[in-house]
Amino acid sequence: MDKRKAILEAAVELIGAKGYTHTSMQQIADSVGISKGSLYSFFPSKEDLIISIYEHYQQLVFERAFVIGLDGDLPPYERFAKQFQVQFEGILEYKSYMKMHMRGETAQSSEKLESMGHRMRGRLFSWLERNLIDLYGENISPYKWDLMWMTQSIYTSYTGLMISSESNLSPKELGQHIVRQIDILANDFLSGNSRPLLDDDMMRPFSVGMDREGAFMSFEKREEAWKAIYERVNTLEEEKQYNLEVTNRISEESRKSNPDELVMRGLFQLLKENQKLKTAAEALEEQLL
Amino acid sequence: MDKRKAILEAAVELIGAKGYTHTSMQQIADSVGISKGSLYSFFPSKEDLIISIYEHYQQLVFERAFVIGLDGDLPPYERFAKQFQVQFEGILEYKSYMKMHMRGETAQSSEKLESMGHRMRGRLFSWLERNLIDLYGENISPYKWDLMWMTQSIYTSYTGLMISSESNLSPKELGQHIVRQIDILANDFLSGNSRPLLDDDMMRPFSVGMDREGAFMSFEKREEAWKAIYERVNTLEEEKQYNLEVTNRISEESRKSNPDELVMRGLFQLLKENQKLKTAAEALEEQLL
DNA sequence: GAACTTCTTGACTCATTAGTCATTTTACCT
DNA sequence: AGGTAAAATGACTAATGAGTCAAGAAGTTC
Repeated sequence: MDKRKAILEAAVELIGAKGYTHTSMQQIADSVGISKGSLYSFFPSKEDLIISIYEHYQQLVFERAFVIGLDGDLPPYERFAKQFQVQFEGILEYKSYMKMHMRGETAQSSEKLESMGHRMRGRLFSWLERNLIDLYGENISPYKWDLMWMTQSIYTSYTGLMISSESNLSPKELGQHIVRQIDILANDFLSGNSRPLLDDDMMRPFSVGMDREGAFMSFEKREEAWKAIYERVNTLEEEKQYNLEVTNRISEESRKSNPDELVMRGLFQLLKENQKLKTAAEALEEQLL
Repeated sequence: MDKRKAILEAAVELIGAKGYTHTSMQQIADSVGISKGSLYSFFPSKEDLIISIYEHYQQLVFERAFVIGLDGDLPPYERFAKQFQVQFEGILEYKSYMKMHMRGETAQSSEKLESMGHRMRGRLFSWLERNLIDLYGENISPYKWDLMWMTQSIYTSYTGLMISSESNLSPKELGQHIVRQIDILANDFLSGNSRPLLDDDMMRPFSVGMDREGAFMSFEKREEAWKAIYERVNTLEEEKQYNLEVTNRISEESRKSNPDELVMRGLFQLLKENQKLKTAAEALEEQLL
């Protein structure tokens, strides 16, 4: 019984529905079925609770897309669409969290949350940038901010649509739709018909480079580990396909809201049979388990 | 000495900067330089205050674009762009209000505010729809929701960019940019390359007014009457400012859920004093009462 | 300038809620 | 069963802030 997780889930549910200020610690405690004092033994303050919520859910939603991004087998266009798809699947799975996130109302300007938000936006943009360059090469550069900005706004608003209504928008179709629209806009820019409006200087607040480390260290280590294993797998001569499948299966399992630990261990065992993958596999296993 | 207006402005400033829940009535009173008791003689509650803010600023920002929309002299494409431009100009002028609006955090689910928000969204969409049909004719219909949705999201996110940064985005360029992007996407739909994702059924929550019997028709007549009065007022040589203020006050009152009929009649009487406004004022009065 | 009206004030009430801590309950060990 | 450590409880404190109202200030009229 992971009470901490139960609290996070109850809190997300309530805050997503009623907002941060209109959800009291008492209500959260009641909803989990524990006392307020007990709640405070897990989280020293309400602000800490909301920060923990973000820390808990952020990668759950975003890590998925990143992993797909590392899969070198898919052609760029399909990979990009697949990443959106996986993102939308995550959003559907964690609807309440996304609702809470999109409300955006939190404790009055917490340093920590603000820098976290900044980092997330930066991550989103650098992910988009990487995909744009994969798709169109370096000459998309002068138009990248306009494209990224429009993409981000379309993506965000479809996210809102998904979580608010009972619309049966399919993540797959939606992913393809968005990439298709980006493609049209990008080609128009590349053909020289449209002038860009945004530039590096204007978008400085959104380009987050190597600023402070901190809360996301572990997330980044995990990214590194994923990158390493995919790189190793791709250099294999024999059994490449097989090991890629195993790795993808691990990725899939790890994306579930409740990954089966035994399944994971077993899959890692399969990877570790191959001497060339052993180290990388162990490193990733340590990060995930 | 319009104290009411001063309160609205101070409140918008504070709420835009710190959010609704983190702005106390005391702070608002202090900022205007009056006492809390005095504040409560203008607005019976905090919720009433925020509702009045919306009532006051809504048309100040949006009315402009509607008036341009009724101008038949400009070709559709330019007219559409011009409408965006005017909208963005309004946004720049009322930055604090837009900040407040985009925060979106208000009293916990006020009936009144919710229906107001719904009406505004509906208005935005029907305005977009009219422009799309003017531009592309009826055969844009199957794709209208996708186009409107993307347009709205791009529009909103550029609005956010405008009010948050010191970016010197020019309203004119921005208007042209947005219409240009819509055009590209629309042409792609029309050429049959992309499939639409959204349909009437899905978007029912956003289509307002059209289904309720003649509501839309009378709405248009009313728009005509508004357009006429504003045009007349703007051609005045003397007392233009005064009559503009009266007209704005009528507009404000008419948007309340329970407009005070006597106040309205009195205001119209003021307008009718001016011979040049008499006919237009009477026409509008008939529409509203 | 007195009598009267209207406007303005800020100290007060009352409800809410974050956070604390002495006390009780449960879990575990021998 | 008895003893001890750990966990859970909820009554309590303190702060905040919406909304009230009696008393005082300012304005108006004759």
